[in-house]
Amino acid sequence: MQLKQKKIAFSDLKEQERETRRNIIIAAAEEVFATRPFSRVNMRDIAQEAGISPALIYRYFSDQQHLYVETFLQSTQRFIETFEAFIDRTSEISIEDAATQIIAYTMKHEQYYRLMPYFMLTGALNSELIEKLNAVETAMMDMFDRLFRKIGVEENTRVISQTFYAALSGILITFGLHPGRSEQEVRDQTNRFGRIIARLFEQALAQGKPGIFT
Amino acid sequence: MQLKQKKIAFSDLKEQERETRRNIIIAAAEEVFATRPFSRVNMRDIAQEAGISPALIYRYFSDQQHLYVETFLQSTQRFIETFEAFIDRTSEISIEDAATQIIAYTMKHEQYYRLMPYFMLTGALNSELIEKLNAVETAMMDMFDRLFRKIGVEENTRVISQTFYAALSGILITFGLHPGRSEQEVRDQTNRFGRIIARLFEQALAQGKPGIFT
DNA sequence: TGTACATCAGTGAACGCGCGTTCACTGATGTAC
DNA sequence: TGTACATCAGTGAACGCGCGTTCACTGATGTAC
Repeated sequence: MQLKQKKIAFSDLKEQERETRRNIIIAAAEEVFATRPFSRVNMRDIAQEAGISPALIYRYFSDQQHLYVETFLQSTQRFIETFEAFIDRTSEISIEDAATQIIAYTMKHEQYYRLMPYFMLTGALNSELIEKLNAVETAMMDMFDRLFRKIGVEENTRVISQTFYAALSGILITFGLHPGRSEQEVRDQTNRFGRIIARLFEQALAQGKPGIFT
Repeated sequence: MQLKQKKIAFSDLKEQERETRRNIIIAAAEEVFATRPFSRVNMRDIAQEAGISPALIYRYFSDQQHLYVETFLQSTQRFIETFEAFIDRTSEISIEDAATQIIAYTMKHEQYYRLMPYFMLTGALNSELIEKLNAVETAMMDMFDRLFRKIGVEENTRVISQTFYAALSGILITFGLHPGRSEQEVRDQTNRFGRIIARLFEQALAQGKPGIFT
């Protein structure tokens, strides 16, 4: 019995170490995605960033797509955590503030909107990975639901969340990925239009006409 | 003098023929983009669709990026023409109708939102091509300006156009490129949310509070 | 306590393939004299 | 009118490169007896 316990503890530790190594690779991937345009990212670069040989990645991820999806899930989850903390600690949230927060975070972690369009463009992910992406998207919608409920929305919460999310994404993509503009310009433009979107929602909700969102 | 005129006519004709051949290649590219996910498109496929050898493409386009950009410009221009015709022939336009039109057209010509994110993802187009893309985007904004002015908007037209365009793009990307959903579902969802966006704008403009768009 | 064996992280080099692009060439048409 | 030459659309095959992935191998650590 004693022996058996020790054995389990040992293998647990091993499992944990393995998990840690996996996370190092994911962190390296995030780092690489953050520093160059998507088309210049490859497995060798990620390996180098992680300080290992490319072949080793394949002991932790079955292939490139799995690594990319895992990386995406990780950043999204962190985003959700950050934003939920914001919801919790802020007593009076305006939609404008929320939009500003989301934009700031997203722009700071660009991998986010580099990986997203990638999955959409490639077409044909296998269904296991699609499942995972859908799950994390649902988690994100739940997060928005919490936001709007805290603000006082009682009807059509999910639809409002979806619309808000899509509209903000559009702003981020349209103004954020604009080639040939300075970083500051991009940041200002994105914030400006993000705030306009927020005000559209604020006004519609203040009007008390939730019929708009049906 | 006679001879010279004849000469000009001849070479004009040649130039025209060349132009026609170029357009055949572009049309082939559009066709290929319409039938498969972006990552599966390549020069050989486009050549085959056009009924020529891959090498010949390079007599008409200096490289792949030029062909892709040209293809994108062509579809966008056609979109603009179609939509301006719609603006002209419709006496009472609602923003909702406009959104529906835009969504219908965009979904019917998917190349549109397959090429767009590509340019944004690849990073580093050369400045000549960026120039061209910016020009066509401006033309598109002008189109939206006309729409909103016809509706009766007098202030902040350009900002409204940009916001509307970005928000609708977000809807199209978020709901349109969703993997693992039936085509009909995608269409319904996109239309539904497109209409919500339209109503947000309608309401904001009806309110006569153009301050929202500053 | 020492020896044989298993396990597994880790590596450098090579494999293989897709794909953009180029090369050397053909064949038709037009032009100069 | 006939001949030599230029021009240019068009081609099939090959080049070259990037890059995901695999292979054969090493070295350390743990385990059985």
